[in-house]
Amino acid sequence: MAYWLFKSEPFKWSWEQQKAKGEEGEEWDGIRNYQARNNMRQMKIGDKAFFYHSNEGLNVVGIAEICRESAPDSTTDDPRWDCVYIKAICDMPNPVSLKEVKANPKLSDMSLVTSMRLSVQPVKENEWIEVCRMGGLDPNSIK
DNA sequence: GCCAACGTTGGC
DNA sequence: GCCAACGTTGGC
Repeated sequence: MAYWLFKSEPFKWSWEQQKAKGEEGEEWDGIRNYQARNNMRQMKIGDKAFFYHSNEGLNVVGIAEICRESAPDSTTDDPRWDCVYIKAICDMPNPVSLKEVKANPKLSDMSLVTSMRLSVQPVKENEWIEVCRMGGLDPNSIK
């Protein structure tokens, strides 16, 4: 299984809104960046992802799961843009801030630090485990 | 609200 | 195919 991170500005699409969608999930549309799109194309159903609030909060606030693999983005006719669907799985008991991520030497290589502007990022397994630990979540308990 | 970083566009 | 101009993202 692979791990990912999705960024969202909470006033555009928040974790609260994502959770309200429940099992149905939501199309992660509007991505117009090749690297982000390429990451989404590699996602498989069941992959887990961090949900990160940018601009406001600057926290990893929850865990989501890919519930539909990459398909054409319904918000554009431009065939270049695909996207996945994600659904909320659980809250991060203690949201992990960007500041904490930056301060943790184990996470110095994380995309959140090195590729600040990339909105859909891959997360390495050791980074996944570390951020879960910081957030007070046992990675093995995530269903 | 500012501005640095960086991705994209378009003229040549 | 280069690169300057421009637009957007996102931390501060």
